[in-house]
Amino acid sequence: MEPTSSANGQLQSVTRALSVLACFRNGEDLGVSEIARRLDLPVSTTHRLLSALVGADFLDKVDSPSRYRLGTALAEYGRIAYRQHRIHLAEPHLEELATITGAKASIATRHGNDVVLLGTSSWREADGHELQGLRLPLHASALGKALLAWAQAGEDELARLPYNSGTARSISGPVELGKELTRTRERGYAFNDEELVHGFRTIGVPIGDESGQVRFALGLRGPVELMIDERVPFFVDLAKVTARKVADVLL
Amino acid sequence: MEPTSSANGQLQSVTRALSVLACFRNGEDLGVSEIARRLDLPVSTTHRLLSALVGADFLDKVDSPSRYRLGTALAEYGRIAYRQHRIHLAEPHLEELATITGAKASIATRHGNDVVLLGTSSWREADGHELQGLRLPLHASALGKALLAWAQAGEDELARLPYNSGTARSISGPVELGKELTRTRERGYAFNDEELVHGFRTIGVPIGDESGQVRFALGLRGPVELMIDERVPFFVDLAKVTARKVADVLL
DNA sequence: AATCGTTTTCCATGATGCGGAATAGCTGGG
DNA sequence: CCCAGCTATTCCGCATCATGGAAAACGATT
Repeated sequence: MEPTSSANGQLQSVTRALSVLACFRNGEDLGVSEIARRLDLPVSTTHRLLSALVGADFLDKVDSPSRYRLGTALAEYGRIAYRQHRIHLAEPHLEELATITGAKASIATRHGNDVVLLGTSSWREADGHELQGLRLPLHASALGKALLAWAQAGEDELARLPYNSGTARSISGPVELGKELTRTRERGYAFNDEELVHGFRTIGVPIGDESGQVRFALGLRGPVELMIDERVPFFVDLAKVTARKVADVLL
Repeated sequence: MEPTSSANGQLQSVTRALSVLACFRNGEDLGVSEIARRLDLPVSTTHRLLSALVGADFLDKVDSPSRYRLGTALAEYGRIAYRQHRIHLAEPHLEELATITGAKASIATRHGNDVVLLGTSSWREADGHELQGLRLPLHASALGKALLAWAQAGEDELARLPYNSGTARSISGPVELGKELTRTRERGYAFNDEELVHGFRTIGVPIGDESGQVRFALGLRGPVELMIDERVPFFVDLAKVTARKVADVLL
């Protein structure tokens, strides 16, 4: 695992501590040596980092065999961040959109080279894996394309993205992605046609704040039978309306 | 603000970074110098810490005037931690308890010298401030007393707690608290009689895991008129039943 | 414009984090 | 039961990395 917390190179120990946390994003419990291996750090160093994180309740230590897991401090901060970004105020709008269309609506932001789902309609549901992990690749999701398209991603940046995930239909290189982004900007929405999950299509539209900066995107996802070509323009319009409402409440 | 992330003294920079985060717990946006002032750190050091946190999306930077706020990474980790601790599975039980009794039910854990509310019944409600901050003092809350009583807190530890918050009815020193904790253990539940908020009483019971360790507590809170003496034993029984159910799902 | 408070960058210094190695703890297998 | 191998934890000398003063940009307020 590469140090997800890309960072500038400054504050080595802090950066490392945060990438230790990143190891736990999938919900596993991990031991010291396992983490050291993944981050390619000496065990003693890793151990020291873990201790610091445990001391601040960012990780819990569960003994025998000594494992670590995400701590309750993160649950606390999570709620605060969630409320501060007003995501809870946006979710009713997503719910409404989902009800009208029959598809799943969600808000996402970019995080390193991933799309992170921040809020979704009816996320309490138990439909198997609930968009497992809450992370998607940028190049193979409508949300990712929308974020890239309206954040004026430079060509050099596209070149540095990983293109190793997705399906056979996924975009597989920077040039292709560049063209797709142009097309996306032109027609005003991003589209994902079974590029990530077989049988599913997603529409993505930007969520712009007053300054024109696009830091969030709204996605509408459903099975192919629902997201048929004829309905797409209609769904896009609805999504854009919702995006505007969401933009007003989101910080 | 004292470095809430108590920590052992090792990993200065990490510890400091985490206490920077702690400054944002109340949901404010803050600037560099403000934080430096609160933590009593040089501005340049603080700035460096902030940059590292921003680089990992733990903080967002919002320009002009340069302010910082909790970032979306925390929202992400929060959800994961929340799910991992199975708090979402516990909340229906809280809801049920709340419905039966008419009081508010919540789960909490200890965090430094505070009680942190992790989950509550009907937390979507808009009743003013929604248990603002989600933090309570240990000595002046039933949840805190329960946590202290069943975590065999040593006398030296009680002596080190702050007793400066609460109402006139609050416990005001370690000796008094020690007696209260003994009483609490004996009768099997903690009680808070308007010691924190005028007009409100809370019952607190421990949530023990199989190993006997008590890391969580369950609270039942309501106005004095609801939590009259005659009902308390009944409410305690109900709370204990719920606590057992919760203990089974919580990790 | 001029001033004050703030944010950001720079750099020499030495405290602080680093990681190899040694110790202690588990676990599973023969 | 004991040994072997893996894992966790502690220790300590070295040099790297974080530190914080000072100065340079920046921006708001009068």
